[in-house]
Amino acid sequence: MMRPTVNDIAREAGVSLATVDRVLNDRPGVRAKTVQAVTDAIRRIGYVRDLAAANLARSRNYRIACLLPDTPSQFLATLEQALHEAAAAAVVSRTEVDILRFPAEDPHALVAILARLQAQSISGVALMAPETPHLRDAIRSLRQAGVAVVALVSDLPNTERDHFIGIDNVAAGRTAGVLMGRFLSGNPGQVMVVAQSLLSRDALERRRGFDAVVQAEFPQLDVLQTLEAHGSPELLRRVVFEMTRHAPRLRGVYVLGSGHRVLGAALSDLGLARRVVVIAHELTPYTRATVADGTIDALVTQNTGHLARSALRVLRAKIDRVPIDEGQEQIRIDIVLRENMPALADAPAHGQPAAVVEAA
Amino acid sequence: MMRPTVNDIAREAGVSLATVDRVLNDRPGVRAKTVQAVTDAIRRIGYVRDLAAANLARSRNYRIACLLPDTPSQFLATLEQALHEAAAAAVVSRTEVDILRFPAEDPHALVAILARLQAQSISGVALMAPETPHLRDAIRSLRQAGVAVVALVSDLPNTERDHFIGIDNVAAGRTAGVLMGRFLSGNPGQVMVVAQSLLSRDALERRRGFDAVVQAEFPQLDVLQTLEAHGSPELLRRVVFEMTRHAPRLRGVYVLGSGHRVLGAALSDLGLARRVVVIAHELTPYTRATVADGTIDALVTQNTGHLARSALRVLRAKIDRVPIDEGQEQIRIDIVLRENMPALADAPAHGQPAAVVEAA
DNA sequence: AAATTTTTGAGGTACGCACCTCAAAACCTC
DNA sequence: GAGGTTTTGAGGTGCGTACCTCAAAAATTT
Repeated sequence: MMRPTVNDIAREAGVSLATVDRVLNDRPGVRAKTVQAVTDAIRRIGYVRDLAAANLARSRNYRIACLLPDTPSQFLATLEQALHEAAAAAVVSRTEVDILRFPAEDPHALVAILARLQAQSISGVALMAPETPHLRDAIRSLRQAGVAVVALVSDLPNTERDHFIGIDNVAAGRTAGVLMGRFLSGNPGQVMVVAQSLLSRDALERRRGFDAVVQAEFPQLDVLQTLEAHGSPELLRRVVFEMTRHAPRLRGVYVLGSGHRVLGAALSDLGLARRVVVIAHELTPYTRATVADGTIDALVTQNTGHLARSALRVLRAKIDRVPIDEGQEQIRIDIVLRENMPALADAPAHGQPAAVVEAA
Repeated sequence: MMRPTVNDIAREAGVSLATVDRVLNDRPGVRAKTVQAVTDAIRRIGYVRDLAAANLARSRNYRIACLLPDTPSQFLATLEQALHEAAAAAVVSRTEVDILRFPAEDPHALVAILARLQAQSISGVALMAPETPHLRDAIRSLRQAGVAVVALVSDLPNTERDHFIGIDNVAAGRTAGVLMGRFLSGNPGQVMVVAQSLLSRDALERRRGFDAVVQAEFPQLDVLQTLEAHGSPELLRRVVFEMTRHAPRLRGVYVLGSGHRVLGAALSDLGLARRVVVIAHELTPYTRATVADGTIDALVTQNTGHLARSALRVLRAKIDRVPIDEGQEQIRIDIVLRENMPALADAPAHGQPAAVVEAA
């Protein structure tokens, strides 16, 4: 009935508490035979260490840093907001979270930040950044120093990170492609593709998935060259107008990122709003409103709340060297239509906390 | 830097530890004025109770029961499996979970089980059951005895439950309706609707949402009367054949439940497989395979892993009288296509646990 | 002002674990 | 078997909280 404790192990194994402790915490000076006796006893009585008590005794604190690029983007803003909320909830489990933006255009800045974090005794880092050789080295160094590192949203496939938290962007692009094809169901036409920039791997992968599906399953569709806005609304407006002139049978628009006010305005001005199928990514205040009013037909998203909580949970698991629950940490590729758009969960009140808040 | 403790409260408020303790744990014998002084101090120094230490001191254990009907259904089997996995993970936080099936056709059996649970000192119950007056009374009694109760999957809107964990089935039906309409994009035709039974509120609500959307947005579609299988595969096959004869322009099939082998076979035999749009609910081994092979075009689902974990988390929060994270507990209406179908997370190995498993 | 009641303080024990010290025991080596 | 080395045991302290007791202090009543 009662959960077995370290004392039960000692009794069962016929050794002292000190020896059990040495085994449990990997301290030296125990004969292999004795270690075996203890681990056997642990298995026999089904001992499960109480991490809460262990952390209490250790008075362990988790220090975690989350690093996002300082690119202006509604998705990043939403993600940062979600991280802040997850961080607030994590205070409760002795976890202190710093959320930092680093200059996206300066690869050395990020490396410098990582070095600084390593100097301070940080225990885990969640990171969204493009992979570079410098970064790869910095992360290897961090991990050798015992810091857990997870890649967030953008994977670092050639880097020894502990885990990747995000979706398969090729699959996300495929999903967008199927939606586009099916919503246009068989009718021929042209599809415009819009992005901030094709330099990011995520956008490239989505485009790749989208093209693959359209080519294989909806060959009657003509997917046009990607328009890049490069952060300039005027440029975006101009290229959209330009391309529309050359695409008389434009029937769909695929937005590789989270969309833009200007794009919606341009479509309106061209008399195309709600007449072409628009598919975009990410649920942000803007896309939320735009799905609600019917300008965007479908969103392919990843839940930012889930991303944020998962990042913190996985980091803690890695720091504690505990297995993670794969099912819980798998980020799903969500399809959001007007009909299944999740209600906006009201943000937890900042400022005055309740008289007594509980912590786990 | 360090988190404030009860001792800090005592110092800050200028009272003894015993008084702080009395205030924190609602023990009597403290003047209102003193209570105020203590709560002020708590707020000033930003004290947050360490629930881990508190539970340790209390040596509190959570006993939770999950009750599902014994109806044979792949969805229920999947949900039960998810509950077992969540239960295994919860051992770690001193939570013991019993998962029971109750006879669905006998309303008294469930009430009897609840009474028995109440007699044993259970601290929370998650329940999936149709609402009846007897059940309503049983739940009121449970809650008055201090037991937390959440409704799972099926809400009990007229019962004083602590929380509902599941989706809005009308919205799920609307989502299915929009997918059907858009996948058929404007072309007229007939849509067949199939269910196990229309007695369940969930099926009714889905049908209602489906009809509302189709009527409003896709009036060219003719949604036929619901076919009920009543658990009999032969009956299902017969009515499907029958209705197909009277529906020469059948273009879609909406399955209110999680689908059935027999339905797929019938469609194949009629030469309709992959020629009509099939939309169903719930991700089960069967629907998963059927989406993969293209027989089902889209699923509208709720993630069973999320349901299970959410149920346990919410119950613990209610037992501890701690606020819940609405964002985390909101169950989303997932749309699953072949392209975004989540990989099957391999079930955690049962049997031999690792030598030392950690607990939080 | 005395008697009574209420409120407060001081102190202890326990929860399950980590981490420390010191001495005793067991194991080697020659 | 004396010397050394390695392994083990006994015991303690602390983490932050809950819960208990008993006496002292303050407030209230008479």
